[in-house]
Amino acid sequence: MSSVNDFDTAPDEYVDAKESSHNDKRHQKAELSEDQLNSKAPNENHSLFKGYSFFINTKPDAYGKKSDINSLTRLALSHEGTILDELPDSTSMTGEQRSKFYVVSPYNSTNLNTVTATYIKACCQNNTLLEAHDYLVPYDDFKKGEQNTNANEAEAKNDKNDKTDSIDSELVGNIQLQSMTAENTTPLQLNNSKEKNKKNRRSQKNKSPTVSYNKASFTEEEDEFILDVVKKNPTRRTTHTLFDEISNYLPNHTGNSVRHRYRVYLSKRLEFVYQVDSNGRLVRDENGDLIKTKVLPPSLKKKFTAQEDYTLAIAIKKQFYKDLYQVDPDSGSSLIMADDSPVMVAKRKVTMAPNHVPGTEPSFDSFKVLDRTGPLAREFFKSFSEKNTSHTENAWRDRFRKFILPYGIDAYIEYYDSEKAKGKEPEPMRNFTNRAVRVGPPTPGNYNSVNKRAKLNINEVRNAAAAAAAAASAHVGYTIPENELLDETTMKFISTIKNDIESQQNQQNFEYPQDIAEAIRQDFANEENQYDNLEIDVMEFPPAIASVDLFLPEFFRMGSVKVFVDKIQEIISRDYEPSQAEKLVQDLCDEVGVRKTFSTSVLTALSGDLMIFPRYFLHMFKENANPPTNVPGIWTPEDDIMLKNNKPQEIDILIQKHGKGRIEMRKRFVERDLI
DNA sequence: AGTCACACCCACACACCAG
DNA sequence: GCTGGTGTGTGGGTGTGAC
Repeated sequence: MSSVNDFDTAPDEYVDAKESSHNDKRHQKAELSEDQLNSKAPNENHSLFKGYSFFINTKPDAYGKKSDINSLTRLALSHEGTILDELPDSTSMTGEQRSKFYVVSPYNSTNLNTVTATYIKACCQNNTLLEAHDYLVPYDDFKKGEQNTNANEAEAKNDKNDKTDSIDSELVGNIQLQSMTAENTTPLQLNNSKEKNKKNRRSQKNKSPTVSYNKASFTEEEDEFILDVVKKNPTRRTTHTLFDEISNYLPNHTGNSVRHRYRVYLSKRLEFVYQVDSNGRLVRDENGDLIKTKVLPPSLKKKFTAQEDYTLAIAIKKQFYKDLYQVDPDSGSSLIMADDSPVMVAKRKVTMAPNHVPGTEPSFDSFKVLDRTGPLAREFFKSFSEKNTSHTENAWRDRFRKFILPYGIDAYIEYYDSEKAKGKEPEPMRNFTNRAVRVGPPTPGNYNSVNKRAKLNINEVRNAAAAAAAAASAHVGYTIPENELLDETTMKFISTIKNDIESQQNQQNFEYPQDIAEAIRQDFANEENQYDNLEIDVMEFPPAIASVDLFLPEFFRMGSVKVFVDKIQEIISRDYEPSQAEKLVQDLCDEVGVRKTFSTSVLTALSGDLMIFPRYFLHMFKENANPPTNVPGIWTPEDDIMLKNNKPQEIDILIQKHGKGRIEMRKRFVERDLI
């Protein structure tokens, strides 16, 4: 699979770096300055790379810095190597050509011989053509992994060492994909004995094949970002998924690594979290600000304590006692009533001990459950969980099934009482889950680069469509969903990353046809008098509908609707690019106190048409409705349903309300899943 | 040789569903 | 509607290897 085998026929002039005079040169070499690398030793071999050619991956996530590329190029050329401007067609290469050609890249998406930049530097520093094994970058066969149905074919191709056009053609696509991750993952075919031993150890433990990856250090901004999101998601601070979600915004790190970063380093820096309600939602004060607290909320799952196990065991024992003898275990009084319903009597007959004579039942303390396991009504767990809220009904039931039953109700009660009597603290039940090893997906809680890339691959397709639609919709270009849990600082950080990524992508711009744009402009001009010239001076401020859910304190300080609308007009008249919707939303938040979630929802209702942005607020304030109804250009959920139904009668209503141009615009909005 | 990025583990809490 | 089967992902780590 890996291209390692390609190097089995390496020329004799290779020297194993490990046998040369320096120990572990790779590290020394990596630390050398460019000046050192460029300076030539007196006995330098200037023909090191004679006959060898290199293609340097210049993508931003590889050696994107010009200085790096120049340095590598100089080194190769000054030692008589050849630098290729583009990747050669591997199918037309001879075996000899293949063996004397290297892609220089931190990742290998070509299945051609690929080495890291260190190889070139190391050869120059050691003044000899080093053995390439230690510098080889394994082939990233992620795409093959995705296409399981073709797995056998791909395997056969690789076995024959036949690098076909189809593999070469993946280069560009893979590099693009890699630009988001800068990581490689591939099964290795190990050659040296040390690595073989590691491989054997792994196979003995039946683990997944080892992986290779490039590491990226965490920057201060990334650390702050992680901490900030944790502060706003305190209930999820121990989960894997939160960190996997964070890693979506950190292209160079996986969920695994972000989580580890937090656990080992950043958690010590968590000085406070933001207060959340019982559902984990952030709580705000009367000014709309988040509330800092040093009290960590409970996590999503709680371990069972010995006390809880005991309480459950006793409750179940009591239930069985009641069922068998129809006597209340606490009071000793009979539960049988003369006026019991027939259903009650029937139930009792099912659960009661056969031939039991009332009054002959044992005391509750001397009663033994023995091997009785049920029946235990769901109602029992329902009412038990209502009284014991530390776990859910399902969790209590599962605890009963998986732990209390195997341990034994009598046995645990006896153990617990006995430990207490000795003054010891009893332990909760443990090690009763022996579920079969799950097949298929990897072990839970493993968010590695393969998973991340698979997800990115899906998201790329989705985002490309959304980005095109966003550009079309004039000003809604931001496709990362705004999360209530992310504040301004966080959003700015995301924005920076997002813009960086977008600048690397060749996004397809999409324009509305001229006739649609013209129709919308015409409609707007006709509507202006009726819908945009309201008497705003007489409107009360703050408007009744302006709640703190929608507006920040900045809004309430504006004093009048006129000041607010004027400011809105000024903001939207600025020259925002289609991709700057997020900046617009940010500016609205900063300058007029419109919460970002709200302004995003307004933009959605307007299909991104900024011209009618003030209209939305005017009619919202006037009608005391959000969204305002019966206003052209403002799409209500009902409108969207009618559009979806596509009934001629309903479409006619929509045409009357919004005009044909806006209907076309809305359809495109819906098609791109932007609603 | 030490640090740390990343992979990987696994018991089990919580959930849902079909028989 | 009780019960068993089992999916999912949390919680608390440890192992590996790149740098």
